[in-house]
Amino acid sequence: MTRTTEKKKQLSADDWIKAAFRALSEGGVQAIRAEAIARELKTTKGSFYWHFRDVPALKEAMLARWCQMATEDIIAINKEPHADPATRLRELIALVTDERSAEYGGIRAEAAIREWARYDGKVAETARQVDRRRLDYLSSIAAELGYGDTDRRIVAQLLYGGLIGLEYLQAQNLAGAGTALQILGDMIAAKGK
Amino acid sequence: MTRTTEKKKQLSADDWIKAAFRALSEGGVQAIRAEAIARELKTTKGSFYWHFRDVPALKEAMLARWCQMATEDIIAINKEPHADPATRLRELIALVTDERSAEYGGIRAEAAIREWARYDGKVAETARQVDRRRLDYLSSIAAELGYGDTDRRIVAQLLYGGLIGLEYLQAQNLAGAGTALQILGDMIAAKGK
DNA sequence: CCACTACCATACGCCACCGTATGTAACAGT
DNA sequence: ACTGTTACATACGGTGGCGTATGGTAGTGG
Repeated sequence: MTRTTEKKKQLSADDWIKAAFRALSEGGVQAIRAEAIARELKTTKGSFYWHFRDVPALKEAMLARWCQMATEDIIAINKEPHADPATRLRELIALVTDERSAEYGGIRAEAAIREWARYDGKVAETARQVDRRRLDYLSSIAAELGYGDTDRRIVAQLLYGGLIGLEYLQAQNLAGAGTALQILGDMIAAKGK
Repeated sequence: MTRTTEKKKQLSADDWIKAAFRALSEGGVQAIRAEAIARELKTTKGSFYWHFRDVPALKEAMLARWCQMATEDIIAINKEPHADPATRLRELIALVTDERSAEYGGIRAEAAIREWARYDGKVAETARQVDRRRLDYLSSIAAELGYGDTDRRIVAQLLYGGLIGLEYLQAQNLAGAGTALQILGDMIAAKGK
């Protein structure tokens, strides 16, 4: 069962998308290149241009896939509404932080997409949708914690912004994994009256 | 006094570095290209390869320049130690947030450098130094506010991480300019016993 | 007036990547 | 066995950026 030698001969568009997310995570947007990914998949451009019209089409597919995953995350959280809003908060943080979607690059892909969004309006728009959903959900939790209409948006911004920044500090080995964010969550939950 | 037509005919390495920071801010690391910046400066590659050995040399110079500016920021803050630690905190936040160094791309350049650091170990090392200095300074303020040895590092991480994340949210028009961070600062200053 | 240097322009070869055109092996259905 | 489709492989022309080589010009010292 030597998967490296045998494996499967046929590739799917999904295989390309996954490989492209790996490239994105490791080398940023500029690493999404047809021939480079083809080498990684031990195939040629012929396969790529069979599954995709061109490179922008691959990027579109990646964006759609990421947006879909991010949306499903929120839906999954909403399907299991625990009574305790603090528990929900911790679950959401864990969900965004964990390596569940490592197949698509995990956290590093998130950071790369945020970077990508800075230079591509279409990507920025998609990221805005995802970010807005997450902020809205965090805001609803803040409301359950007793925050007012104006404060709960600030709380959501602090939590989500803190998550983003602390992920960077964690990647730089300048912060421990999630401890600071947990403390922020505790502060927010405690002050929530 | 039409500066666009007359201006000065001779370019310096500094002009190239400034233009490169502009390109970095607008297009990311991949936008740091000799010929593209030459077009922006209305000159040719000949000028570039006179002032720099190659493109990596330009990037090195940019990195050194940024590191130097960031270090001077901290030194300037330390030179004028106001009695009130909360005032110092607000000044530091304002200093990192404001457009003082807009000549070198300002905040957008900071974000681009953090992105750049993800794919270049040398850049990551320099960014780590800068981030560590800023975290240390924030940590010292937290100590003055009455936080213990363990908590003050967490406080610094929350403030700096929050700054990074909220800058992104602000760029996406998902957060107001600095209000959330001010509230976080107030929370931290209040809880500091 | 001349030589010399600093600074820039132009032209060139190189390479990586893009997208297309075309070949080709495997397999399916009839 | 013949044909068609699927899923690639290969070869090609085109573009854009890199770095070099070389030519040109403007200013300066002698």
